[in-house]
Amino acid sequence: MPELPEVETYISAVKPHLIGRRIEQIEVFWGRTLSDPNSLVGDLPGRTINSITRRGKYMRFDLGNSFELAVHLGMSGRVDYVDNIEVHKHERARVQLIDGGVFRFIDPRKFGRLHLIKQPEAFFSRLGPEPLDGELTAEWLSRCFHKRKRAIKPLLMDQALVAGIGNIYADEALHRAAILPTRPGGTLTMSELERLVDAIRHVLLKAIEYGGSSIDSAYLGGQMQDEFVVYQRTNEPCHGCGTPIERIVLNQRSAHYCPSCQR
DNA sequence: AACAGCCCCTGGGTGC
DNA sequence: TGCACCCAGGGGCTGT
Repeated sequence: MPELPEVETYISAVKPHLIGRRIEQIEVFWGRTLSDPNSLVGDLPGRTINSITRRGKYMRFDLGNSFELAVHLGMSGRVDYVDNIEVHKHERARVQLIDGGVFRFIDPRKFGRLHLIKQPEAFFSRLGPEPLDGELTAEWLSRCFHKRKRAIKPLLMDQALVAGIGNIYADEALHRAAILPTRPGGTLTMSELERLVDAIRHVLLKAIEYGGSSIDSAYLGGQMQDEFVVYQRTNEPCHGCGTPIERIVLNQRSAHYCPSCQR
């Protein structure tokens, strides 16, 4: 379940191997991995990877002349760089580099996508502000949530309102901000929104520091899962007050919270 | 416009 | 050991 911190961690891991490298070709082993199958694959050979950055949950590979490869890991995706030529069981695509080495996209559940794009500004414009750039403010959230009846948690996970937050860090941030996940967005006070912005930054930065979380598999090596305060801690005592953590289903997704600390 | 619900996928876990 | 079933969730889509 890669969210912002996991994407950041993957970027740190592959960056040293890929910056300045030239692409020989791309191979796709599962067709729907490419968001647009007709697209631009032929434009890749010979391109240089100039930079790798993150926007929301996307990895952005700048290939020059505003041509980009955008990678979304979906829920089970990961990327790595290897020397060998063996194809992994769940490998959906790979980028072969000139002078050797392979950038692999591995994704058992096939929710991840590779996007080849020529107008990155348009592609990324639908995303909300970056939580770690100071772009995300309580004033922005206040405008977004004004008069909205939808629960705060699905609003936080709406990538058009804030970019990069998924199920895990929404739960963690709401607990830290002492706000129930079910609270209608429009009912949050300004001071609650300020708490929420601080909490989002805190949990994301901490997760990056810990190298992300690897709930479903050991691939990431991150330790953040040991630091979760509510996520997947159903019936375990709240660290704040000892009350058992509750789990409910909110918009088809599990939500974990402390019924005593969060209001 | 806002929002709920469905769907895509498959590995891992559980119960029998 | 095998089998049927359920669950996890990001985001695009549909229906209300």
